[in-house]
Amino acid sequence: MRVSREKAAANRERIIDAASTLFRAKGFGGIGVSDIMEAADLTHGGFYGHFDSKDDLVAQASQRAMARSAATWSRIVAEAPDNRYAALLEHYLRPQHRDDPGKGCIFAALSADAARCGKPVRSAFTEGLQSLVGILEKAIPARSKAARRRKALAAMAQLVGALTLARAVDDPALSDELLAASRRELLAAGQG
Amino acid sequence: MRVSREKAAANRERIIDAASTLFRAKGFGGIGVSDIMEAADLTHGGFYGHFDSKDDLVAQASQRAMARSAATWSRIVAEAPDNRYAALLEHYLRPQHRDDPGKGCIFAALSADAARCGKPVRSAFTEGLQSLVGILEKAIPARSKAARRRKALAAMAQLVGALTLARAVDDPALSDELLAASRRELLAAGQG
DNA sequence: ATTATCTATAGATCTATAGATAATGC
DNA sequence: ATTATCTATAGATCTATAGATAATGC
Repeated sequence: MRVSREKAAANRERIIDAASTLFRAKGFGGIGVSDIMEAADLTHGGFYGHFDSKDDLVAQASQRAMARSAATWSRIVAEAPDNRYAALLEHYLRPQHRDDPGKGCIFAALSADAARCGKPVRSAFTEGLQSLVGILEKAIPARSKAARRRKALAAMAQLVGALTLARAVDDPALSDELLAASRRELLAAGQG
Repeated sequence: MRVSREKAAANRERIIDAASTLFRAKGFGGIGVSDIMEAADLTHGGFYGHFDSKDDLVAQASQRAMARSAATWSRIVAEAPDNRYAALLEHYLRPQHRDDPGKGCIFAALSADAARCGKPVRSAFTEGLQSLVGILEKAIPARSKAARRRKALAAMAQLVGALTLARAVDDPALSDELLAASRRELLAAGQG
């Protein structure tokens, strides 16, 4: 049953959105094309009319997840003009973020997977990281431009590592402790 | 062709070692039982005499990778008695570590995969993280015991995040920059 | 007539098992 | 006789494609 060109474009968007969530929740290899199409209320075979391959979708869904994160981070700093850095840290290191990876930061969920992917995916991760670090750079207090850049890169690494480890461990107390420790240490570094 | 009991035990060790390397390099789902057995110079079918399932091997290979890391960290702090924290940071954030994930830290390579695994694997990750953080706690300078614990957890997160991101990005300059920024910020925090 | 989607399936791969084989160790 | 390993394969799953179907848009 054919649909209109507009409807087809909307279907394509739904596939990318579903993939972007399912990949973050289950890993690039942990979810199949047919699962993604089912989540988008389409049948498996229609997939290849929209994308060249699963890898093609992996790259596009990754880009979308990163663009969404950048938009969220921009909104957060705009809403807390004299508290930008702390607002970003609080947002990122919330237990709710840890507990819902499908809607969360793709770097915490899929960086290790991305390292094993081809050029299109890794280029998307490079671009996406640069833009999040750029937002952090503007928000972070520091003496010089070089120090700001350095602190932003280090903070980004710590945010991603804390969330990743907090998700891997089985012990809720340790998991909370990981988030709280990074929150406090990052805030202290941002004031020094 | 049957082998002696001793030889069979050695074969089992070889399977665990091969798996521990291949999983870190390719992901838990990125490598099959037959690849692992081939790397251990055995045939595919023999696997199930040694392990209940692939998941069973995942848990055991993870434990081994963590035990190896803990041993390496202990050696490093023992060899640099008045420079323990800096020695650990330098060791972890080397480009060579980034470029050889199969021999490196399992938390940087497989934490996101582990978060999607069952209880045995997640328990192994919890135990393994506690023991690495314990080594960091003893090495890190801080005013109180609570501060030492907090700084150790935050440092662990930052180490893992920096290595993970440095592996995901495509741009060698950005990758080096990530490692250098975390090295410098962690050292500064350890002195304050 | 064009084309977005669906049905059906090919071909590859992966976990796990059953039964055969052959060397060890009582 | 026991048992570690091997051969062969069942059964499931996954990516990708070929051809059919049916609604849109010239």
